Amino acid sequence: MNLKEFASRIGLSATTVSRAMSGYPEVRPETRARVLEAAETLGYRPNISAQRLATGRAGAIGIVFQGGGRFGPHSSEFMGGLSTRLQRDGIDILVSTVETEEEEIAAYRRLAASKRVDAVILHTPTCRDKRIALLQTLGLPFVVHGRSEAKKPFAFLDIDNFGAIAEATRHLAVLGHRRIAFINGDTASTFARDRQDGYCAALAEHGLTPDSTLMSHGEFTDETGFRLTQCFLGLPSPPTAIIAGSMMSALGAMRAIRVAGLSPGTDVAIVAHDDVFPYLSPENLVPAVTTTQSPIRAAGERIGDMAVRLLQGEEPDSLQEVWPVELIVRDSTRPVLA
Amino acid sequence: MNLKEFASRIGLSATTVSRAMSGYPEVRPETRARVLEAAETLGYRPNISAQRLATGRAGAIGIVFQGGGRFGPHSSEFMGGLSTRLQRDGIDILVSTVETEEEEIAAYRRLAASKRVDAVILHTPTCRDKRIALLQTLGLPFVVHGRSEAKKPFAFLDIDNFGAIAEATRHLAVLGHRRIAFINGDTASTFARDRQDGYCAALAEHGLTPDSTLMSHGEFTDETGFRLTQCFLGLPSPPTAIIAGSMMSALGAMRAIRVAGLSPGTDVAIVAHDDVFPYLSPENLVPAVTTTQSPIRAAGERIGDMAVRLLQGEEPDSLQEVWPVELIVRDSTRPVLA
DNA sequence: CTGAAAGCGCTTACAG
DNA sequence: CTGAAAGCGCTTACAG
Repeated sequence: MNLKEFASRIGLSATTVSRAMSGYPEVRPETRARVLEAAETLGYRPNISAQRLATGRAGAIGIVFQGGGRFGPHSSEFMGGLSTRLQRDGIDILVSTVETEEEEIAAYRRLAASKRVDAVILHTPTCRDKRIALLQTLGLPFVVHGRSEAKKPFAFLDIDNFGAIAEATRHLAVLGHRRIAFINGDTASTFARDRQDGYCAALAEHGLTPDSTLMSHGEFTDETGFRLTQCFLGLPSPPTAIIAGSMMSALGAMRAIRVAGLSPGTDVAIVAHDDVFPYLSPENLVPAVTTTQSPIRAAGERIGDMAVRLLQGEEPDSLQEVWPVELIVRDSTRPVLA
Repeated sequence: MNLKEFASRIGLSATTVSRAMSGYPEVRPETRARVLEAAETLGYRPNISAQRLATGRAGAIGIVFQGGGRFGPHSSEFMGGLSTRLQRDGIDILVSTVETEEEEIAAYRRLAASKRVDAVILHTPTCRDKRIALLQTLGLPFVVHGRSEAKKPFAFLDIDNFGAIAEATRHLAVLGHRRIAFINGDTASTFARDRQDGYCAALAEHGLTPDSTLMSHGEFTDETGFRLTQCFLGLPSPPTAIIAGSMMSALGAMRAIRVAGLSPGTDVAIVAHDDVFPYLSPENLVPAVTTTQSPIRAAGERIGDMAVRLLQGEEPDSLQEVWPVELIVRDSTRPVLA
C-alpha cells in the first residue's frame, strides 16, 4: 500500500498524512494520532526509496573494512555499538569490504556519487591519511575513529593511546622491569605511533633506552602474539615484561611463554590493551591480566552519536573527543624476579 | 550531476544512457563504451534512491542480530563472508540489532513494509521458528543459516551438526573415554538439538548412557566455557573428555582444567567445534586442539550467493545445502588414562 | 491546520 | 538502435 491509497482510505490528503507521519508540527494532534494509529492498523509504511529520493537523504551511514579478513573481533564490537546507536534514529549501516587502499578510495567515491550514504565512518587512520583528504574534497561527511592530521578540522573520537601505553610502561618500570617488550599494531596508523611514543616517553622517564629488538608489531591476533613473543624469548637477553596491543595478542603471548616453560605473570609480566570483549575477560584468564581498558563498543556508540549530530548540522570541530584509558592492575604484573 | 545533465552533456538521451549503464543489450557497443567512459571521466553515478524507486528493488539485504551484545566473533566472521560475496553484485548489507524476539519480528515487518531490503538472512533458527513463518507470510525472501521445519520449503544452508558431534563423540569413545561432557549452545536452536542428538547417538553406539550432569549449555564464550567446565570438574565423577561447541568455549574449558591443576589433553581430552577464526587457530594452542571444522566465513559467502540467486528467481527448494564437517584430530584428544 | 501540484532522478513500455 | 513521456512513491513550497 502506498501513500496515496493509504491517505484516501482514511480520508485525508497525502500531504497531511506525510506531515503527520514525519512528525511535522503543523498537524493537529488528533489528526496525527489518527494517522499513526491507522498506519499501524493497516500496516502502512512509507517506501524508503521514495522518501530518500524526495528528501535527498540516504538514511544510511557507510563503513568500509579493508580486507574482509580483517573484519575481526575488534570490528564486530565496534559495529555492535555503532548499530545500537544508529538504530535509534532509524539510520542503516552499510557495510562494504574491500581488499586494497585503492579499492577503499573507489568505494568512497562510489558511495558519495551515488548518494548511497549520508556519511561515512573512517577507522584506523594513518598520520596523514589520504582518505580524509578525499572525503573532505568529496564533501561527504565523516567521523574518524582515531586521529590524524589534516588542514581542515574533522569529527573524530580517539582514545588516549599515548597515555595508555605510557602508564602501562611506567607501571612495569616501577615494578623493576628493565627489559619491557612491546607488541604494537600496524605502525603506519596513528594509534600505533601514539602508543609507541607513549612507550618511549615512559621508558625515558625511568632512564631506559628503547631497544628495537623489543619492539615488534603485527595484526592483533593470537597467532601473531605467539610468534612475536617466541622471538622475544629467543633473544640473548629476553624481556621480563611484555605489553600487548590487544587481548588477542596477549593470549598468544601467554601461550608462547608457557610453551617456553615459563610462567606468565611470574617469569614474564603481561599488560594488554583491552578493548573489552564480552567473551574474553582478562579477569578470567590465569593469571588475571593487567590491562589498559577502553571499551571499543562504547566508542562505536559514541561515534554513531557524533555522526547523527554531524548530519543535524553540528560543526566537525565541535565533534572531537579523546577518551582517557584506565590502567587496571591485576595479577599478571608482578615485581621483576631478583 | 544527474542523468539528465549527464546525458545532455554527452549528447544522448537519458534513456540511452540509462540503458547503456545498466548493461542492457539493445545499445550499440560503441555507444555503451562512450557512455561508460564519459561517466568515469565526468564522475556520473546514478542516484541510488531514484534507481531503487524506479525499479522497485532495494539493492540491499538485511540481517538482524538479537542482542547487540551477541554480535560476537561468530557473527563477524559470517558477515565478512557475506559482505565479500554481496559486494560482487553491488548489494548492500543492512545491519540491525534488536534486544528481544518481538523487536526482531517488528524489525522484519518494518523492513518488509518500507521495502528497505530485498531479502533477509535469518540465523540460529529454532526447530519451529516463528520468524520463518512470518517472513513467508510477508513474502519477504530469505535465506536461513541453519535448519528448521516449516510447511513451505525455504532456502537454507546448514552444516552437519549431528554428524560433527557424533564423530567427535565416537572419536573420544574409541579412545576409551566413558565420561564425555558436552558444552552445547542455546538448546532452543536447531543446531544445538542436532548436536545433542549426534552426541547421544554416538554414545549409544558405544553402549554409553547420556548423563545429564555432563550436558551443559550456554553462550559460546570463554567465560561460559570456564564456568561450565569448573562445574564438570567438581562432579564426584568428573569427565575425562569435553566436547566444546566453539573454540571460545574451549579456551575457557582449558583454562578451567589448568586452574584445577590438571593438564588439558592429557588429563581431560578436548574436542572443539571450530568455526575457523583467523585469529585463533587450534593448531597454535597448547596442546593443539582436535576440532570439528567448518568455516563460518565460507558459509557467509555461500549464503550471500544463495540470496543473490533467490532474487534472480531461483526457487527456494533448489537452494538448500548441508555442508559436511571434518574432524581434525590433533593433540588434545589422547587415550583415556588407565 | 489542510490540500493540489511540482519535483526528486531514475527506468521502461511504447513508438519509431 | 534511439528517444519522448509516463510513472515509481514520497516531500514540500505555495496557496488557502
